[in-house]
Amino acid sequence: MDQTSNIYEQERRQKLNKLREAGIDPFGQSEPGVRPLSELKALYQPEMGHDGGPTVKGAGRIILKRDMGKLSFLTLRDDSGDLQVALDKKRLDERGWTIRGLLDLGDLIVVEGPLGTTNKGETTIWAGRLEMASKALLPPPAKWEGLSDVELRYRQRYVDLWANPDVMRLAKLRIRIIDEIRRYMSDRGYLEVETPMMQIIHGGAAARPFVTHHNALDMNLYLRIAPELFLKRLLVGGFSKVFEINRNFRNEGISPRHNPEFTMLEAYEAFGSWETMADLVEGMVCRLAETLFGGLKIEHKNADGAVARTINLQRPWRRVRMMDLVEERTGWKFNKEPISADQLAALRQANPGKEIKVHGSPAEQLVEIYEKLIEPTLIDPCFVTHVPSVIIPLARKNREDDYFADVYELAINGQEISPGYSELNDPDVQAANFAHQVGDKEEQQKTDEDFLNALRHGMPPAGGMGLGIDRLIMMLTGAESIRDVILFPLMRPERDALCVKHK
RNA sequence: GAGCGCGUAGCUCAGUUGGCAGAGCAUGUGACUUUUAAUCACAGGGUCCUGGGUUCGAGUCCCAGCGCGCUCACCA
Repeated sequence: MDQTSNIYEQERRQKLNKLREAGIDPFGQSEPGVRPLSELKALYQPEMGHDGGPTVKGAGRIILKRDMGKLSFLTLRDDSGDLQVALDKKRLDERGWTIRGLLDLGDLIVVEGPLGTTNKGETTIWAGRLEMASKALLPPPAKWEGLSDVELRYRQRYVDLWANPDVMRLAKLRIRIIDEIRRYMSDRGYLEVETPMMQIIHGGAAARPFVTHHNALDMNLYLRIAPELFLKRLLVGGFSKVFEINRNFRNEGISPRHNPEFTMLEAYEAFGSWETMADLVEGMVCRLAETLFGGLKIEHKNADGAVARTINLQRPWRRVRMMDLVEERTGWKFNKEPISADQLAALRQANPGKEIKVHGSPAEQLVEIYEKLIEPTLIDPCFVTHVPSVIIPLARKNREDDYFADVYELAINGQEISPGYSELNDPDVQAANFAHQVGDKEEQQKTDEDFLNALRHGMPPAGGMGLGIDRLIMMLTGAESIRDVILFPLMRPERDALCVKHK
């Protein structure tokens, strides 16, 4: 494809050549002493007057340009914010004035000069020096409408990030959330560990894996679907509190709530239980809300700015048995028997458009009805407990009724955000569970003999939990799509995009 | 994987009954030393997603494909 086929790039390339003819490198040099624009803006005090502030050096992308003959105002943007720069022929050196004539929206520049203000009171750098940092050869999006095509925004996040300040804000918020989670876990004595993402046997969840291949060993490897079995090996090894925050990969459909690679926190605590982990996650999410979002009421706004949804994180969070919740919402009293035809017909009539599949066991029916009909309606946090144990081969059974597992499934914002378990540590029961799993062949966990071997050396009873970081961020920020909280969500390549290389 | 919707200038979008391809921003030229989406004048800019078909004539109608979004399915 001819990259210079459009006139916008041709014009910019002409300016590039003119810069070079004038002895100016359009792609700049390092500039010691550049400070964030928002920091510079905050330096200004009224007593500095028109141009009496300190001489400062700032750098950024030209977002707006207002030329008036011998005076130009630029709006410069970096990842801290925007700041106005004035290019005044009387103040700028000759080299700078040459550059001024060849500037385009989107260029990256460095300016140095006294901080001051304008007649209209806008804090401004009165540039005495102007340098090119990088010439933009492609034009930026429209200054007012910005980049709004979602496909372009995801494909060209490098433009989206500076064209739409909210995208940068959200990206940084994600970083702070994960940072705060690490601090919270660390404060509680958890150690962050790293376990294999390329695994010989994919385990720890029921999901289809991605397959890759190691050439030298001539063997297939799986991208992990969960770190669970390795974290438990660390419990066997003697670690008492461990966690990992990193990517899992699941070869499944893509939706506003699913990206093939997603970030998960998993944590294990020796001698803990599902209740230990419920307390842990409850405390964690509340701390995030209080430190980063100003309180326990999370409001999601729609496009007009009206409050579309309020999530109340006030403690204690509800804890309810799955069967009780199903009965409360549907009237079906679960007694380990299949749902009656009448009740099923009533449910289907009340929920048109949902495919309620009940060909499985009563336990699977209960889970199906919970996941299809109830989970999407759980906005405030709710720990759903007493999940049928046949569904959960890695969890310990409930002592009073071994039909159920000692687990929670935490739903917030209509999504499952975190499961937590009292982990199974009996190697023989674990081996039997691996053998009797539900799910199709691809989803089934192969028996990980080495994991069973680890259990035979003795794993302490433990609480374990997983937390979907992307969904948590969606809940906290009100993002409607998981792609809005992931910088580079998976996209199919555009036609020809893959054929360009190595021709 | 299925259904529905979308794809037009660099960006954001109009495009009527099938009859010369449009606007705003951006770009070029000119004017302008206090602008804030600066303003004013003039000009240039198109693979209408791709490929077929119907038609004297297709951005528009039909078929197939590609990409994106939403819903459903998949997803302990």
